[in-house]
Amino acid sequence: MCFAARGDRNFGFATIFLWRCPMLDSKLLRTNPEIVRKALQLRRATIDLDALLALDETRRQLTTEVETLKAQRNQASQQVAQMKRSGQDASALMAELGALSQRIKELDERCAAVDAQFQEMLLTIPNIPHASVPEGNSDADNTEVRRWGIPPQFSFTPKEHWEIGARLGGLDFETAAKITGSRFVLLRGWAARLERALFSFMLDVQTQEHGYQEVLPPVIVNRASLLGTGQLPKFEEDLFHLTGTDYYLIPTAEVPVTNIFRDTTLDEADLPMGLCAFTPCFRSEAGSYGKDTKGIIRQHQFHKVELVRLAHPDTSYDELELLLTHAEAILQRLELPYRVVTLCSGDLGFSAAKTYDIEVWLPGQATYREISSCSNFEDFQARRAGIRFRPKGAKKSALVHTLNGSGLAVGRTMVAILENYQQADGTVRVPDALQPYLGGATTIPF
RNA sequence: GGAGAGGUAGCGAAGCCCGGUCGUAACGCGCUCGACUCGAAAUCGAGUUACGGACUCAUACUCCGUACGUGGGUUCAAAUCCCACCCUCUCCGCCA
Repeated sequence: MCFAARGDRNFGFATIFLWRCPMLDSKLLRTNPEIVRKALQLRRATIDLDALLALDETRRQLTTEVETLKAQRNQASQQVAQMKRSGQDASALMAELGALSQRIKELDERCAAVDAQFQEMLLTIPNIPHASVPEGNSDADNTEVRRWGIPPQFSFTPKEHWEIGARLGGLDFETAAKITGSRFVLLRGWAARLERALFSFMLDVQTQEHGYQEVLPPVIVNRASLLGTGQLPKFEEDLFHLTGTDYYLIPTAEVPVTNIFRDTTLDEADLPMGLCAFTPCFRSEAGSYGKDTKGIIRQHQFHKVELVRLAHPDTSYDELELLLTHAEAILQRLELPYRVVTLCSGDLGFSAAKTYDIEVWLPGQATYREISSCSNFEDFQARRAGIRFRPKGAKKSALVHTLNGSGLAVGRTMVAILENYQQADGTVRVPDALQPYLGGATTIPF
């Protein structure tokens, strides 16, 4: 078993620790609480670790106590069986065991209550950031990795995508508001077709050139799936929940696709594995009032082509770099300028150990905006979801590492095309790579 | 929606009627190691669940506990008996 490959990268605090104990579980919490405390501090998260540790202490005490009694009962029950078989009278022993069973029952209930409380709290502890993750408070502290492409120059003041969309008649927010409400859009004509062209193009590149297997999963998932990938229990308010059911609309295809492998033991030869899925995504955007209220940057429903990779723990950071290039390839083909940033510790998502965001250049806003997020979750999701593989020659199975990234967010890609390819006369040029998907059209509208 | 069958280890499957020697889960397949072989196949032998706890430098050994779809109940004792729910399959009905 070799985790040394990770150590080669960076002998930081977390790496050395992870090399020894590559898991965030109750054992890690108990044996190295300082590691967890440090990780929480890096993430600027406030969790009462001492309360959790105390709970664990109580839990283990009760467990030991009740298990001792159970061992007694099991032994005595065997005796009863033996006595009965040999025709002896076991009624005295049985009466005695009645009292023991009653005590076990009471103690068991207390133990289960404490354990449930402990598990519940443990599920709210985020993953430990990788050693290469820069420390920081917010997205302002994210570090730029590289830039690709040159932002286009315009002989006029470039417009924002919603202005372009309004003039060309493809983005109809008023009607969507009537049908549903705010933060929804009705795509008409060229916009609907452009959306379709974009996700077809993305799926073709990912499946035909990068070796991903295409899947089309349910977009409604149950609670267990959301616990597995880490959206629950902490982020209930970000999700659309179907009243009276155990069902939720997916916020990302990461949830159904990763959960394909929930409670599964894979062959080592299957790793690494890549799946991609085109799905709608649904986000309640609670708490985002006032942000991106114009246009289609931030919607309750949007389309995304998602890439999911399952990797061997030894190579998952190589897989992350690979995944990143798969997402970048789409922007390069569409000739859209972008930059890659590493999320700092304070901006990192709950389940991720390390995340690269790809930000595309938007001339209308004169800024880079997120269009893809590529993360290595290490074994965090795998532990929650029970995704394992059997290493060659090893007795025990091990947890896989899971990764995922957008390849790409379709709506935001349309935004980027409208803004980067806009022309003085108000029309928009079609990127060369997309023309075959639009019947050869070179200009929007078509 | 109606009727029936089923859910047991990586997979298939026995056990359930009649509770205890069946979770060290029959049997088969797969996988791992070994023997045989120039090598392979075939054959033979051994091994092969997960989680939690105790002990530990140890994710090594050993011991203990828990888990036979899920949750309850009966019992000294539940894969086995009772209740509720979930899921899968077959047939019927309805429907895109």
